[in-house]
Amino acid sequence: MAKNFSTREENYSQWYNDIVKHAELAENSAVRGSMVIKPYGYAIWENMQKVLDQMFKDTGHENAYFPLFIPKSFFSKEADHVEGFAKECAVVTHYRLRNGEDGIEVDPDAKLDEELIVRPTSETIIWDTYRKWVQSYRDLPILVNQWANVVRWEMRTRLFLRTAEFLWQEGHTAHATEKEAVAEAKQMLEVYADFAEQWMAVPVLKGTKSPNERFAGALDTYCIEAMMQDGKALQAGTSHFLGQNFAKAFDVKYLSKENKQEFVWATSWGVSTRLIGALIMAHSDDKGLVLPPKLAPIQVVIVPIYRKTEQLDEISEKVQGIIKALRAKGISVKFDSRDTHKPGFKFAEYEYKGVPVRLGIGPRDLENGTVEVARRDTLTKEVMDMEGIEDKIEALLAEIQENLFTKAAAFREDNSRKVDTWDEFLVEIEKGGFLYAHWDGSPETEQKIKDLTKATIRAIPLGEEVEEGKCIYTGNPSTKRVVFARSY
RNA sequence: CGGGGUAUAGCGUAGUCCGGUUAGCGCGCCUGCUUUGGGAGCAGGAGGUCGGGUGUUCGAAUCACCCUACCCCGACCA
Repeated sequence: MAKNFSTREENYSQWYNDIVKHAELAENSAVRGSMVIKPYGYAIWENMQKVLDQMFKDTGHENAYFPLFIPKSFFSKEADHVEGFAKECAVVTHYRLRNGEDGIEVDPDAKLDEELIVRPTSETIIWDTYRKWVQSYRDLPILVNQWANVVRWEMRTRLFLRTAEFLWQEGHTAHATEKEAVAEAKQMLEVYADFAEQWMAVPVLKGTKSPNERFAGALDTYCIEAMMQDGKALQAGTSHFLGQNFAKAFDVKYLSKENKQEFVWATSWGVSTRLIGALIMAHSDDKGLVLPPKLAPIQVVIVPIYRKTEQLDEISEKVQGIIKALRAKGISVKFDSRDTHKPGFKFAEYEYKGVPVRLGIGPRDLENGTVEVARRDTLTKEVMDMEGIEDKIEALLAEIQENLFTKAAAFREDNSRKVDTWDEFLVEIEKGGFLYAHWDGSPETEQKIKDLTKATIRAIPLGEEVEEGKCIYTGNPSTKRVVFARSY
């Protein structure tokens, strides 16, 4: 057991907090509910950004930037949207301070004519802009993404999972037809699912949201849901088909080939720094963070073991070849030659920071031409020949990536089950995990189930076969199982 | 925003109920020597407006009131 670490068994949320703290991912700031993302944590986000940004560009999107501030009046234009976000908006009312009797104070003479909302999401400002961009069918589609920070004044916050301010990307697209917009929303869901599974090594369930869980202003919300190690669901990404709601609210019309005025069809989609929370809770163990090699800021760390400085010099020289060979393969390597810490300390440190592979090189290895290779996911060690080590490391990183996904998938499998009666549901929901059950499709039933069990419909799975059944709660007829779980 | 809890050195804490020496300990930090294949040992040393404010008292980390932050549980949400 590492120092000052809680175990998942003892206290799951404390374990999560300990990992965030010890791995130096983030910490609480002086501002309530807002976190400082530390360099190591931010490096993970940068890796995520790099990959996602390329995926967006490969699917034809461009980046742009829209204002942080949104005029209050914009929000009231789409009824569902304003209702969904009104309760958690930060509002800018003044633009100047002055020196008062008790120090600095807001200058009452500097009141804004129209108050500004700090964006909780950017649909309104973007659709107000798109009106000017769209005249003809020739201007469509518009495929834009922005990387930004947003603010949602949350009551209860948790590092990465829910903070008042967070970083994300939001894609906003405009299309000539409904079909095209729906296809876009589905396409981006696939992009997110690929990213989660191929890069984060987190298996996700693809589905749509029930009306209760749908994005404010959307006709349909597609989602990917991941299962955390405590059996709770985490929404990892959403993609919305917005219909013509925003086009109508902001009067965005185009002239069709048939010379008719038509409203534009819209989508929006986003993932946030919450993904880092998902990463932590999907793979980490009681010794600390475990990172998938494809997103780890440091993929391989080399720890020298020596007594005299001459030995360190010798090791340093020997190691240069390995570093070069690994970097040539695009593998990120850190050689930790700090003389201020002992090897054992370093071993523990890189363990709780989740570095996938650690190489130990000491006098014994110099003599034998070997290197000790330790993998983070299984905590196993093996002595290998130094010759051609880069190929073995490359294969090992791929194997670790694969193993993390396989383990997470097996966990999800073990914690997913079909439930057919209400009594059974009440028992099973306490055990956590995903429950596949019939639902009569009514929001009232879902709400009732939520009130009674704290479980919500996480997703109506895509491509699930039609199956006759009875609603778990009301007994009304149903044709499809949906996924219930408690969630973050 | 409701209910409960916590706040003492960078971190973790004792002391608080029952007010009274110089606020104690562990980790970490600094210096030196010995060490270095899983969180080193010994010796010496630095570091505190006891979360903030107001009050009670001869005297407050300790009692009262107010404020702030954080944690847990609810409601709300990516």
